[in-house]
Amino acid sequence: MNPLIRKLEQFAKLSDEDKRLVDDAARDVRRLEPRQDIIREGDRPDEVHLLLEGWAARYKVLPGGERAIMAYLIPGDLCDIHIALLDRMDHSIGTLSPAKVAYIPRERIEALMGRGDDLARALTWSMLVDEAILREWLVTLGHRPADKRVVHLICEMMLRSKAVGLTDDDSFDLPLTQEELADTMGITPVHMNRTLQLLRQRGLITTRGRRVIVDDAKRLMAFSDFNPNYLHQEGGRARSARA
Amino acid sequence: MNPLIRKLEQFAKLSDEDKRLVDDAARDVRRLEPRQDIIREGDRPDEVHLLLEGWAARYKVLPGGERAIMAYLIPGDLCDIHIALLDRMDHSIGTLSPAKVAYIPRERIEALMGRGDDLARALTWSMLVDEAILREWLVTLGHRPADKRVVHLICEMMLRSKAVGLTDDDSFDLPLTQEELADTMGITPVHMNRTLQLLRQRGLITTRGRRVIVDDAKRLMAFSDFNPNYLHQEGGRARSARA
DNA sequence: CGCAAGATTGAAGTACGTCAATTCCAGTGG
DNA sequence: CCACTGGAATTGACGTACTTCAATCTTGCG
Repeated sequence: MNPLIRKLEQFAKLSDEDKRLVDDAARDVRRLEPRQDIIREGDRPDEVHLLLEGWAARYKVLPGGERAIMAYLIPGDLCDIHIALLDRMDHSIGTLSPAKVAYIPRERIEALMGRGDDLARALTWSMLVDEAILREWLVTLGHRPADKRVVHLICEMMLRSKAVGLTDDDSFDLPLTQEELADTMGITPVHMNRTLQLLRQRGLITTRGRRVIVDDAKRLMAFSDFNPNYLHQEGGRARSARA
Repeated sequence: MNPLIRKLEQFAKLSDEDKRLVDDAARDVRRLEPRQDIIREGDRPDEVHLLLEGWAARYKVLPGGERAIMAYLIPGDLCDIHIALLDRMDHSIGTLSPAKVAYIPRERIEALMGRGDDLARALTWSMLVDEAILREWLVTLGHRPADKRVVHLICEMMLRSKAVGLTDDDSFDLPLTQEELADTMGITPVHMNRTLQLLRQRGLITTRGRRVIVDDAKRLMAFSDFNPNYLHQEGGRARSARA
């Protein structure tokens, strides 16, 4: 099933018509290699990108050459609805793993958003959640030490993955290198490495290849002060009103 | 003039009708003291708040008791359009200086946003800019040293203040204590103090009370790698299409 | 004038950075 | 089946930006 639909249904019940509209919009699907840009800073494309499979990242490259990763995108995430309104991209988005991306014509998205119905509200809701995630990352970078940063991220990606059906009972994919994690957390790869080692020693995280095994989610959340409220997975006013 | 209208006109030309709608929505104006909460984490209010005068900040209080400031709000900024859709606030907003705030009924904002016209697009544009600012702050916290963090913030607040007519030729108000700055930049007040002293010594910044004097903006921008593109002050597609 | 908030200072500690090597490992070709 | 390769992970020694704590000084303001 289209992971965007699955994600939006957390927020509001969608009609069959709504689902058909989303599916129709996402017909033009392309496969991308790992480390390929989906869209670049300065671009002004005529389509919006929806990630269907694989992971991607928002990033900026700083004058010194280092890369700052500002968000992870997983299946169901719209990469750049922004561009339907803004002049040009102020950052780039690139794949981290092999990926499948739907190219949706800009007018198509504008039409969906302009309908003023549950579907439009659900799309706006997903934009607001993205913003809330940014705020939480800001808290993390400003106020949490390296070990809690990593664990906090693991908690978040676990819940987000679960919401689109990408978790196993006790594990999920985290297809990131230590360097990518470091670029996200604002620390060096070397320190990232030592941090991970410590976390493994303390028995907080276990990995099998690029998969993270989570046998005590509560412990991880407690350790990193993780409060899931910012993900707004309970749904918003639309859902509550209906309930 | 209503600073929100002034801000939105950067993005799109508004009709007299549009302006009247905004002015009408912002009739219920209240005065607030400094350090007073406008809205608190967990709240689910029935109005949206528009800052008309003074400064405010988005913040979260962490379990350890420290405060993380995630955004500054100045006249023309909508505090929480989010709440029109989301279930409850995942953070708080409080004034930093004496302030004037318009309380706008939620339905009013929903009606404005649901019209699908230039005004609605302008409001969405302002939300997207807020998000872009968050991304840039994330870059700052993750990848810039303390001195550049402060200067980068000064550059941003200077441009944002200018956009709503709050700058003098060479100065603007920055009504923040060193502690508030520290809570924003993710450093301790002590280190904030030492950082400011160094910047003053190097002649990069000059202050008169809570006012920052800027006589060489170019130098500040160069020093902090400030690239104004993320503020999207050139306007978006609407404006470009019109030109 | 006097108070409280804010700004400033000093000394000592720590989390994280830097540089440069070395080891591990999945994938490839022979 | 193994040797080869390049990216990723890991290690060690050493440097530094920022923290911590606790005191003192300034300043706006009633």
